[in-house]
Amino acid sequence: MAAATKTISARPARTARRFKIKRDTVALQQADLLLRVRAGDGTSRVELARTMNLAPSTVGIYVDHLVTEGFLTEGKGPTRELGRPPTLLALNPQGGRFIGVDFEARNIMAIAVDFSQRPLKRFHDTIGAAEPVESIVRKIEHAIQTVSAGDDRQLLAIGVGVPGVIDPEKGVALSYKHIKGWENVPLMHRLSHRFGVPVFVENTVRTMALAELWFGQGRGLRNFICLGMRSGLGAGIIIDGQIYRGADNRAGEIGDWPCEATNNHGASKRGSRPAFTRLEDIASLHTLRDRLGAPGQAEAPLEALLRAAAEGDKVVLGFLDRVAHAFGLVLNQLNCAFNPEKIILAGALAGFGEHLRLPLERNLTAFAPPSGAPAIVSSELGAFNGAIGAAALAVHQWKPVPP
Amino acid sequence: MAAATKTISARPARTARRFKIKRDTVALQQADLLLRVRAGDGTSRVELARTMNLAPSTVGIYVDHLVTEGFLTEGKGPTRELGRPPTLLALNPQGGRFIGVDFEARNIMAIAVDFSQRPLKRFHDTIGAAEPVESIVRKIEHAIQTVSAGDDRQLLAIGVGVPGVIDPEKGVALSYKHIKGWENVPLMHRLSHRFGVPVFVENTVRTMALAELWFGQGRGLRNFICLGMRSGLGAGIIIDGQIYRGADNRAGEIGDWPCEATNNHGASKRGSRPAFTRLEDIASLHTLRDRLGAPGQAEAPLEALLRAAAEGDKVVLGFLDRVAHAFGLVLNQLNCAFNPEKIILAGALAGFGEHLRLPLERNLTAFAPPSGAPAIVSSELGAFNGAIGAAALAVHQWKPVPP
DNA sequence: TTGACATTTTACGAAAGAGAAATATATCCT
DNA sequence: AGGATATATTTCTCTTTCGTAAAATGTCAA
Repeated sequence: MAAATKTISARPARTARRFKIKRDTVALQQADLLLRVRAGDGTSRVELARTMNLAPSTVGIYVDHLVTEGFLTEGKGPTRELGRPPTLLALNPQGGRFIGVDFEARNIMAIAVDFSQRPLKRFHDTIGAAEPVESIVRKIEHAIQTVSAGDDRQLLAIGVGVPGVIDPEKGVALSYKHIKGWENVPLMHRLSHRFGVPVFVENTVRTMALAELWFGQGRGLRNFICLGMRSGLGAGIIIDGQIYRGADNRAGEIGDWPCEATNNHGASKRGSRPAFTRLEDIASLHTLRDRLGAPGQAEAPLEALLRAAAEGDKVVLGFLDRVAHAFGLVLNQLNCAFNPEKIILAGALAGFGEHLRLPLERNLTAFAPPSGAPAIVSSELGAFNGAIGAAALAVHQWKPVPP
Repeated sequence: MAAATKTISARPARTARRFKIKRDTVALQQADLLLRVRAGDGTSRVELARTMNLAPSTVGIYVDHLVTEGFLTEGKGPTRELGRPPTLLALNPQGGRFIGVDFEARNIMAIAVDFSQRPLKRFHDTIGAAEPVESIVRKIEHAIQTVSAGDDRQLLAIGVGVPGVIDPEKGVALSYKHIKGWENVPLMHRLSHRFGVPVFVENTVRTMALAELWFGQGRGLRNFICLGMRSGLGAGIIIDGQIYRGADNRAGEIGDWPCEATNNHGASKRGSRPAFTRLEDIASLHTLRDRLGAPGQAEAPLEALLRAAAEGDKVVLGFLDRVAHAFGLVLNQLNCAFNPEKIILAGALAGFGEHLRLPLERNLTAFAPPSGAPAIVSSELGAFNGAIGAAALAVHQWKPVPP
């Protein structure tokens, strides 16, 4: 019977999609384990087993593997308590390197960190007022190259903090109004081909929030808001320890936040709507510069503005007061919605320190409901905030290869 | 020596906390499996294996177990495609029952549903204007008893939608200003002892959001906001398919949302802060009733208000217009923060239907940023919305016992 | 110094679940 | 009708991970 067509029929029908479960799970578990070692100081196998809901023996196997792979080291634990002291696990700085890049309209920051996320090398570059997209991308590549040079530890991943709206899945920068022609830039694809490692893209304000979550004022918190105030204005929202992006990756785009204008004299009648102002037109570096200098003039550097505030300059202080007033209301509104544990001020404007934070805090409590208002603090991470967060993003997205 | 004290020393030292991982995991997986069967119409073993990242053989074991336990039934799948048709899995209505209760200042709603969440019995009761706490709790118990009677299917869990601030972990109602003396009511403890099943407590607006997520306008969405407009005002926030509660369980308490008042003539000068109104003082049923009747008078029933709106009553329409104006701004602000896919109107005020939704939509788009505004829709679940959500809460928190 | 104790880590038999192949059951195409 | 094809489910084997017990390793008290 037509044996040729049968071909022994040894080729079995295959289910359309294959199932590869365990390897992926193990890699995820080990990545999670490493993150927990990063989070806690002085973690032992048993402690990890408890928090990760795994059997101690299983954690032992994982840890042994990660130690032989060079990602973890076993610190001789000088702990003094009852019972056998735990062998403390620590990240091996030699396990590899990560790079974080962060940029906005006029500046690029890059940082390289070792496996324990200690900084190795920093780099700063500026962007011209009307620089083309390709030139900016080249500067990003150059910044990565620069902080990467002169270290033989393996590069594991790169994180990029991008201004404007992005698609984190595809790693594409979708739009940003302060850079001309900045649309659909396939950063992930381009950089991962250039450097041969995984590249993760995120909005720059959200990377700043990540930096605060891991190294700054947000350590140990589950829900907080990080306000990024630079050229533009945005909020990085951390919910349950995770970045919140919204339905359309536009969550936290509070630059468009409508504030009712203060000069709407009795315009509450039906039909005639009161005018309103966008929050970004009140509270951004752009606005301050517009107020200070004649248009087209050379921009006042940030340091000059900070000095002016310290010296009591009327224009600058008036600006800060207006910002504090508008923002005080907005923060209360955000509080009603999110009920965050804390609000963190970051970005260049946060450089004003108490000149900004104190009036903000006054307005925050003045408008607050009976249930109170969250604490408001200034970031202490400095200008590389976003780059540090971008590196942290790379650290947290990266997974060790399965055995 | 002293052999008596040794007691053979056969009692080995035990690790302080025992590790019971697998049984718990299996119960969680099976609960998750049931939820996925609830979510999707016509689910097969393979489909579940794919979406749950499990091997088909594993899912087979789980499903077999759930079938023998009486929670699932295997529908003969009349599907017409290529390949062997899947055996469709369906929830077994006989698997048990859940009860949801929901109340606010003046009303109690209760509903019993079968295992497939089809309604079995409803009950409505009213609460007097100054009823004591104990009496209200008794009415809750009575409502549960009433919808529970006359059915021999096993009662599996009870969900309770509570107004005001609650502690979902401990199942305690913390505070609610519209019921006198409503503070620290241990609802979970009391009801679970009374009825002998697990009891889950949640804010009533959030249970309304849950109802929308599972049965209403929020089906299939990951991020949306459900506005509950009844005696008070609140927002149920769904993030990534989960209830979001905030740091302090106060997320979505938008009754306190500060709206800048419309009559602040040029009060933008430093020092003199403009007055502002709480959103709840503009847009709640209380406010409308205050506007309509003289205080102390008998309250206008909701039906009369709805009829008045349909007949073009000036006071009611003016109220709705003011609500729409204030809320249009607030919704845009919420949109900037959350970037939800949709906004759902629920609660008694949603009964105004297009009389409320249309002006709201107009204001929403009028104030919207260039990136647009989310869709706004009215709930279609009716007055038992919150109770349905409370039952859904019970369904989703409940876990089958491990084998 | 010695032994009780508490806790962490390791060892190992047992169970759960993955993975691949076999089987079942449909359609479609000669 | 009969086989090729496609997909779902089941079977079976083998890996992974659990869970218990044992070993290790420190402190504390007599």
